[in-house]
Amino acid sequence: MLISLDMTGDDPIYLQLRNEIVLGIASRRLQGGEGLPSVRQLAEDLGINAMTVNKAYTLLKEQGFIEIDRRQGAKVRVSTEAAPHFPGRWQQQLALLIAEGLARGMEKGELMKTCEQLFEILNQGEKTQ
Amino acid sequence: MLISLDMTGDDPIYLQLRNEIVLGIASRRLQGGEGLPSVRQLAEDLGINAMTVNKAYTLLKEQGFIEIDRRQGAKVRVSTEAAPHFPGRWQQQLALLIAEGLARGMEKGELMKTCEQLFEILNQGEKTQ
DNA sequence: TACTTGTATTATAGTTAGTAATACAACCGA
DNA sequence: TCGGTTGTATTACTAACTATAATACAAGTA
Repeated sequence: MLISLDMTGDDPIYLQLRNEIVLGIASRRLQGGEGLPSVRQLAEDLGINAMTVNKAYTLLKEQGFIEIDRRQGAKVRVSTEAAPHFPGRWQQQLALLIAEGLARGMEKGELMKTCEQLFEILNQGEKTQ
Repeated sequence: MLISLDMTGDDPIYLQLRNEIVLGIASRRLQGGEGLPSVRQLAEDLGINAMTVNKAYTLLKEQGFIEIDRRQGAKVRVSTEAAPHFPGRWQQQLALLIAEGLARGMEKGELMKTCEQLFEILNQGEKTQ
């Protein structure tokens, strides 16, 4: 999977990498059970430090998106066995985004349409830029 | 409007305050055109520094949620005159949250239902915790 | 045995975030 | 004009974060 990082942006590298992988899983460009590059390999490919990659992997592991086996390396967790109970944080963040839309005078239909479109784009495995 | 801050949490105070006000506007506990407390007044009420409040207000102003007049202080912007063009950042954040749901195996109906519920709760002006 | 895996440790440099104290210009009402 | 209000610019300081680097280690594989 192609991963692009913005080294000049505000978001830290490890977070960008984490997000890219989450987007990859959601769009099925990364299949469940699929192996991820080793931290050293990916670090070299991206031109960043291995510990930065490790930080992203650790985060993804803690959040239940991947599993890490010392033998086989990191691999994508199959979604069916993923943690069913979402962290309240997720819902809270979603509520805040919706509130921002509402506070700007967004209509319900408009918002739901946007959500649905974003879902479809991801679900069909297209690029999200 | 009652504002509760978590001084021990990870989120900075100014951001919590900013978010609380956005939620207040979305749920109409803060009406369009309604005046907000002065930075000093609110700072004293919350037991924080005035510049921290100012930082939240400045952020809200930059994002188009409030207007600030030196004479009258800060007041909620009426949503009809709010910036119609959303920042791409918003959509990007929403896409990431949806991706997290998808990556955890969330169904489309489940996600849409969650969005709709959050919208309704806000739109009816109830507390969001 | 040689090489791979993730990970822990330590160090370091740079940057940013967060809060605070203070002072100032603009404005308002009495 | 006089006090008191408003937002805000400036400055300062501490703490935390970010990224990198150099090692080192335990565990597993071929």
